[in-house]
Amino acid sequence: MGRRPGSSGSRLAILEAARRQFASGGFTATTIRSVAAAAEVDPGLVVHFFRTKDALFVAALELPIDLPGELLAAMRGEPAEAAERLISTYFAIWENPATAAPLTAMFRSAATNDQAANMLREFLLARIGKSADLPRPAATVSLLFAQLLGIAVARYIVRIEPIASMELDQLARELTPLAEFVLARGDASAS
Amino acid sequence: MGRRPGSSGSRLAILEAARRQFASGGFTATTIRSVAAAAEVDPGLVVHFFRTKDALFVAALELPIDLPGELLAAMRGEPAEAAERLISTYFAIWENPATAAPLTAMFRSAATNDQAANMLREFLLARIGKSADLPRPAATVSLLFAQLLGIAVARYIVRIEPIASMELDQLARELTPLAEFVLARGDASAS
DNA sequence: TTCTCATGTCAACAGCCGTAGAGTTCTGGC
DNA sequence: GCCAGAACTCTACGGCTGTTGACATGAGAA
Repeated sequence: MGRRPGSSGSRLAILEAARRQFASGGFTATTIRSVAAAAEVDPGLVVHFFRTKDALFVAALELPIDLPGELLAAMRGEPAEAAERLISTYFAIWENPATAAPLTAMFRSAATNDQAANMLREFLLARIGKSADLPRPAATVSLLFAQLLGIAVARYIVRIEPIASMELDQLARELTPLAEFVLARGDASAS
Repeated sequence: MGRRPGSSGSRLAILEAARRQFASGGFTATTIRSVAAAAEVDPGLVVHFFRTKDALFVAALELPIDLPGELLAAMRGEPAEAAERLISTYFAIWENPATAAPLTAMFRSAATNDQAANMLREFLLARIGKSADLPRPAATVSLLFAQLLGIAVARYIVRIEPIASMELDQLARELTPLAEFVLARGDASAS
């Protein structure tokens, strides 16, 4: 029993294991015990560091990136450019496991856990809600976000074919004109 | 103990309670005991009727409608008409609680439970996979499905604003041209 | 009427779960 | 060197889970 010699990095190991498991199984399917096992650590230590499972969840969701911020930034400018920038930014985030994991974690949990759904809602609301500095009409933004969300869910979460196995290039080629269409339409109706 | 007089309809009550709970909480959050309680029935009776929780889940997901079939049918014909038909068909299904419940059940569970995700995948594959009689190119179909999925998730599952509270008319008005665009684009690249 | 079977109840099982708390060992500051 | 506290392990609690099996009762066919 007792402490092991050297700096262990157990806290970090726990966090990473938790992130992975919340991402792949959602909130309820992830167990303090299973996280501890994956981190090769005693379950009590998880409690020691994070007090409760909810707190562990919140800690695991500390996103390494600001997704809505990046997307909003990418949305600026002339429709054709903005569309291409938006799509490539979006997929860059989802194709990188490090940035994608917390996103799938958040989404999977939001789909089943009310607390997580509220977090996601408030999170997005805080970003999109202050409509003063939105680069596009609110309807355009939310429509685009929903489109992108659908693609991500289909490709990365539920893995529906053929979207799941489609080459990234091809998918981007299909989506960019679509995004451009929505952007241009929003601009037209706003003016 | 023992049987109550009269025809009880317990089996149906259990099924309805299960459908409701799988829809609102997903697979893991739904309990045989909680279903039994909602149906005002002994937990053992649930097992008696459905053997296992998995079987109950499958039974609860017997969809009252053929969603992919209806969508594919709506997709036929000239782009402008097809788009409008597609959007209105889709929302008619989602706005009706009776038809929406199994869908959210399936989706919520597919987001967290691998078995459910496989079911959903095979289900869609069986419908879309036989590409012989697809009304549109496969890429178009799957792209449209993903778009629609994203809208439904945003509006009915995670309830992201402003899509969640938007008037149905307005949302349809935003989406129809978009769907038309995708349809027309698919036709153009196919010819 | 009698017999069978579907319907229904109850108690118990083994196994998880989140969390608490006491106890042990090591580290870092003095 | 000492000592407070951080890191860590272990055991245990109450409560929940899916599933089992023995049992009771009423409906419907023979």
